[in-house]
Amino acid sequence: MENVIDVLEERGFIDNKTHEQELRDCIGAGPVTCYVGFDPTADSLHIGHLVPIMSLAHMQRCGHRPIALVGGGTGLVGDPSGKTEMRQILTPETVEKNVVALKGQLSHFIDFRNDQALLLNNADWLTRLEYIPFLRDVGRHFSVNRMLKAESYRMRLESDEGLNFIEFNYMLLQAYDFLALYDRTGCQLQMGGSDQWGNIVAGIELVRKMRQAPAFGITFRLITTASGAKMGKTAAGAVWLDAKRTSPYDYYQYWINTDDQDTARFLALYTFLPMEEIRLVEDLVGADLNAAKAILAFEATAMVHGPDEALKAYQAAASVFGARDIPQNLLPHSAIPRGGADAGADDVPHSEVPAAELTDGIPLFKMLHQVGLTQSGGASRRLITQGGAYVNGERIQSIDYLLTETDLRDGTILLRCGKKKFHRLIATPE
RNA sequence: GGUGGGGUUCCCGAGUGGUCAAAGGGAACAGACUGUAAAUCUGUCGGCGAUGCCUUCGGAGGUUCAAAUCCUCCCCCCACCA
Repeated sequence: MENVIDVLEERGFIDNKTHEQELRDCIGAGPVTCYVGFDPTADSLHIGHLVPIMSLAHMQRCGHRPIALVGGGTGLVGDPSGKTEMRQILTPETVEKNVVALKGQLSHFIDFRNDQALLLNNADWLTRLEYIPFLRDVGRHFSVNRMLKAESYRMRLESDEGLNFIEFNYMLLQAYDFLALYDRTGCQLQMGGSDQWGNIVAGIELVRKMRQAPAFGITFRLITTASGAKMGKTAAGAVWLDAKRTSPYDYYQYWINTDDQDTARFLALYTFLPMEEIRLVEDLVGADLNAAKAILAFEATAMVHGPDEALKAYQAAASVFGARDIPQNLLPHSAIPRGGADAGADDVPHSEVPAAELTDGIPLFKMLHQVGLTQSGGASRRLITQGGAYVNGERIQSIDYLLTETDLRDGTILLRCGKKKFHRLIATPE
């Protein structure tokens, strides 16, 4: 069995690790239990969570036992690491609701059946802690001098916002999590984002001090796009894994818009396609990368929303942007359809409009706003004036343009805003 | 608790009585160029069926013909002191 450290290293996950040789030996010697924590700050995970999720999945594929730890307890406190401002403190009700939602999403990536992987909530132990015993047993192992030097607190200590005590405590709670998981499951490895280094090291040291047992940590690189932006941020906000927040179509579109320079790197990080195939993508340049981006988008969408939804998103893209030829020999392990995409279902974003409204005519600028292609009527007007509005592929530059039944093509009207945003209106009879 | 500084439109950040829907930058959007890429250049960037009207500068009141700007009270943040 391949050493999972090599896999993660090769695919570009790893930023830093503790006790390198000892860790490698430990993992090479047999199944290891490891964990990653997820904050229940929302009722859905987003693209920024994919690196830790994928790493747990790789762990499982290599025969280890991953634990996804949902922070129902730590979420009540709020991690200040790397944050420039204090986080909104969540109510227990919200946290509880979010925990349930995250569990569902994680199981798309990790197989929790038969305890091959565990999904735990640190509220189970953290909310029962008693202050004095905690201070005496755990608190005494922490040096404030050292904590103050931690990079994770530095930003806040230097900022105008400052750091309050509840947040300063966060490190102890996360360290205690590691200890609790070691005691309950024998967990020896914690992984997390590079901003988690301080918290992870604190946990390792706590386990080593209190249990005289080996414990390790791995941090992941902060993934940014070639233009330097954090992964998964768009104008509309985060790209979510929940189909209700980000539709499979939009999810697919996010990935297909990947920067050329990011394509191979993202294939390695966000798909399970074999590295020897991905390495060939690194040699592609220019428009040849587009097929690789389609595969990236297809694979990424299939993982979150299932192959059927991925196929629909792929076909919808083909219907409005034109079909793409996917070469047979490009990333052959991908299940993307090759050689002439059939038309298939058109799953472009759409909405219905009563035929009667078209009889009277609807101002284009109103409709653009109504279907969400623009943020306001004013934005619609600007768009039209600037030549960014299209009806059935025809640029419309008249503010007063009325949509009527003469615009119907096979019972639908295809609206387009700028180069990439489409919306299909479907006329419904009375 | 005291003293001082601060809270401005998505973000950073100017503005300290009218010329302010509010400089500048970033982000974002559109056009040109393209490959649903990047870079570049140009334009836009509170709402409104719109040469005007409405709402916005932590919150609530007040002064004034006129307030982001002045006054009062309140909330929150920071620094130093206790």
